[in-house]
Amino acid sequence: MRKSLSSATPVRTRDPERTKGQILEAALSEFASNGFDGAKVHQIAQRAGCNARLIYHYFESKERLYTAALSRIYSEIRAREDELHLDTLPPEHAIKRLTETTFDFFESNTAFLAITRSENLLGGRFIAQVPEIQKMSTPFLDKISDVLTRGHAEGAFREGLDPLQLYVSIVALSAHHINASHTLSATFGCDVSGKEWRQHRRRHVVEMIRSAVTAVESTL
Amino acid sequence: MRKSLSSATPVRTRDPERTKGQILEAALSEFASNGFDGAKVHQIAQRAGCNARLIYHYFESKERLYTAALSRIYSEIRAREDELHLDTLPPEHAIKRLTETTFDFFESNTAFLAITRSENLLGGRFIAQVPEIQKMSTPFLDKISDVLTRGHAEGAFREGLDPLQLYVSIVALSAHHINASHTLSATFGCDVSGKEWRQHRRRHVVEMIRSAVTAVESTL
DNA sequence: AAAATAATTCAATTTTCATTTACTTAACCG
DNA sequence: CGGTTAAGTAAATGAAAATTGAATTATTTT
Repeated sequence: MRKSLSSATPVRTRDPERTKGQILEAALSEFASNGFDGAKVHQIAQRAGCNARLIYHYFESKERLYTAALSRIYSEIRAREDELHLDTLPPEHAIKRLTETTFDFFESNTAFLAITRSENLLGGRFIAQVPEIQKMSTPFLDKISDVLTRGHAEGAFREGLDPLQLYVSIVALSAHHINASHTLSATFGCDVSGKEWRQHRRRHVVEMIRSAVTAVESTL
Repeated sequence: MRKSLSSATPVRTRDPERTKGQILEAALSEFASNGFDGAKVHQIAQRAGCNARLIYHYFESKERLYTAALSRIYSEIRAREDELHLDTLPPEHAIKRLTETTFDFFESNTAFLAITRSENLLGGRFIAQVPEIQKMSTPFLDKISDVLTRGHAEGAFREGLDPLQLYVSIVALSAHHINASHTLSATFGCDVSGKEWRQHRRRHVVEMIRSAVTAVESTL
């Protein structure tokens, strides 16, 4: 019934690790550019340079592949947080550095925001299954909290700053123009993805965070 | 060949305007909750309480329906901007009001951010076709610019503030926790959609924008 | 009131796409 | 080496979903 596979078939050298890796890479960029529903399994296979069947061989389903991509992305951001070493810097520098590296991370790691967006569109269907997510938050927020406390002790920072609110703000200010680049560009008739615009924005964001934490002369 | 339609069929009262409206409403919420690829035409029809064929009758295709939904959403935000009347308020109040109403708008108009997110995921494929988009930006930015100029003239605001950067920041701070509610909640182990969290955030955002525009004692 | 128009329905048709079946063969293991 | 395992391939399957065909009838027009 089925045509015998002729010897003319181009043969792929066997290498499970490489194949798995290529699939994950391809999945990452496909899910990033098209979201979960928009991404096509065959397209991912093609980009990985392998047969679509292999995706099922190694990842079982589109959903699992997506979850794997999600995990990968969160490992990266976690690694970045570990490298920050906020505790070794004077408070003002620590906050500046946190802001700048966050801003730069989103700019260079385009997949993070894109996949995150897709996951939020899905209503967070898969995020809970990502092991990396569990152990992230608290230690990192504690580090920020330490910086804020130090800064206030020195009289440089204002009192009662909330580390979570502050960090969410840093992320928001650094991410929104990337997340919404197309609609923003269309709305304001400028190219917010352009190099100059982004440099301009970077300065604005850094200054904004600085002024949010800096103590003001007593306004009594 | 085809079975004659029996008289037992429940008959829908004919009313093109109502039907069109219901379809658009349904489309809005379907596209908002599932994005373009995730939304299903039959589901939209069902929610609109009509036959799926009517969607093609009135809107020609899924893509056109999506574009119509996009237009609708942008009309709303445009209308809101017109109602702000920033010019009648003292500068500090104007900025505060702009911040608060932006924040509140996103919270109550959940469809706007959701559809915007979908459109950005699609790489801005349709936004250019939306007529409402063309005439938005500049007049509104001019109004903000006026407020900033007035504020600086009074000595209340700092010099050289960029209206576009400021407005993008207001939007970013007001939108990010909604756009990314699921991943943020998972990451930080708290419910950023909860009422208290949002109220807390609102205060934080307002204060942040205030401190960004307020003039500081000369740091010479 | 007859004819024309267009709103509406049901059931195809067609497309797209995730997933599977059935097979082939390279690489490893004794 | 011979045999087993698992990596890989091509093509089919089947379900979901977009789109269309063709008939029906409410409403409007003349």
